[in-house]
Amino acid sequence: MLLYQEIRQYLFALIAEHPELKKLPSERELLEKFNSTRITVREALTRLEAEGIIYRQNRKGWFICPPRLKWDPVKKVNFYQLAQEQHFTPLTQLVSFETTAASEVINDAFELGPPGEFHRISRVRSLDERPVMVEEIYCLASQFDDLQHKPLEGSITTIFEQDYGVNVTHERSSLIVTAIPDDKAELLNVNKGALCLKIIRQRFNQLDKLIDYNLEYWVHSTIEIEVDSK
Amino acid sequence: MLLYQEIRQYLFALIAEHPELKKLPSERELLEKFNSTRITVREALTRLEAEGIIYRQNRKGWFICPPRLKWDPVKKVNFYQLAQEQHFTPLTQLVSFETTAASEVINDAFELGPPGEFHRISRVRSLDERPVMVEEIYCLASQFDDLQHKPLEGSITTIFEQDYGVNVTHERSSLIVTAIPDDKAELLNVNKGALCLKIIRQRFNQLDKLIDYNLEYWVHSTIEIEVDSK
DNA sequence: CAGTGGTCTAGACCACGAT
DNA sequence: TCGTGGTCTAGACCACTGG
Repeated sequence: MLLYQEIRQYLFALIAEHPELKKLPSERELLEKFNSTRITVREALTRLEAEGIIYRQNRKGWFICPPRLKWDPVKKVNFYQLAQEQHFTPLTQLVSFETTAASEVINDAFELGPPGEFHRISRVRSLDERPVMVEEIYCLASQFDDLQHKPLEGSITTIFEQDYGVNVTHERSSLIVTAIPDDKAELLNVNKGALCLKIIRQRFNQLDKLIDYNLEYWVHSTIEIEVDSK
Repeated sequence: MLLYQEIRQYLFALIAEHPELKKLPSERELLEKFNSTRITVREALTRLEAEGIIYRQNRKGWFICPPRLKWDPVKKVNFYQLAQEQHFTPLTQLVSFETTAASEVINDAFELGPPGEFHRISRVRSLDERPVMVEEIYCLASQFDDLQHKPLEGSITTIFEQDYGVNVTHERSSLIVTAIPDDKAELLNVNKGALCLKIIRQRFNQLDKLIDYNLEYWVHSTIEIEVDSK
């Protein structure tokens, strides 16, 4: 068996046998144990990372992943409720609020002719103090005047409904596996190039008019999608 | 800027500017161009791989990813139809057929008491000659007698319906990002530890009885999930 | 056969974290 | 201050691919 596979096996068993374990031995401890080098040890570690079994924190070490949040994109459940049902402690933090022009892709999604002005809300969501998702929400500045003074760490849907009388009736989500953009990686406290599930959610009103355009980047090991269909 | 980031940028631009390009320069060409080493060049390449922009074929080189297949897990569309609508040439190949006991997880999913006997169908699906997904289908041997003599490279659903009068009425899918198991990596002609979207599909009849249990491993860069919800 | 990526050695210096 | 992972050098041998 390949050396990095042996190291992987060893760590896999270590994790299985010690459910209380939070942190792995350091890379240098491992290379001594296996008479190897950092390259090889890191090969084993990055495989386990790709599998969603461990994750790293910049210069702090390698840690074992807690269970994934299960989420059904078809059902409308808010993040707080979902997290609490699954015994996580949720937290949403506002990163930034701007009112500005948006990229062509987003402008086009709103089917505007000339470039429009948008609110851009950036937030980070955490479970048990671990950042798991960063999102960017775009909506029309003209439609949601004074949005910056609303409680933006709570449910945006609720603000749309209660403060603006705007109801989301249906949405379209697109999911791909990719790498987290560098600027978002920092917010999530993960290394650059880390894997994510990128979700683009477009939410519409009953007239099929786009209400908001939402970019979500989930740390890949923190989420599991569950969908029912008939 | 970090050296591997520069190399990544260079390759990213190279790909953007040459839409007809299929294959990247070799690792050794790149390290000479950047006066660097293979470790660093490979860092850049694996980042692009994680992003789903390039993929490798064992000892053949690094290649540029074609567009992703878009799939809606809620709608029931078969693979052939889906692929053709999106201008791919689909192919399904039977890898193996066995009748055997299954793992505890699968046995439990069928809500059997004592371990049951299962058919286990393994298939590989390709788009334009590139393997994109490997699947294992489990169903009860007692329910689908003589299944091995049916055309197993076509639609299993159709066989269930037409040959056995068994209709699937609803299903439950679970999706996670993980690494492809080594035995499946070989079938997909990707390197060990490559990323995948793992989909577990459980399909039921109108009485909520499980008909089949389906494990799908999609090469992560080949698929995009699209879901509508109301 | 030459060229490719897969695996591996044996180091190095750095920025940042915990203390 | 010391330990951590992040980045990088300069090689090596191997298995497999392609011509």
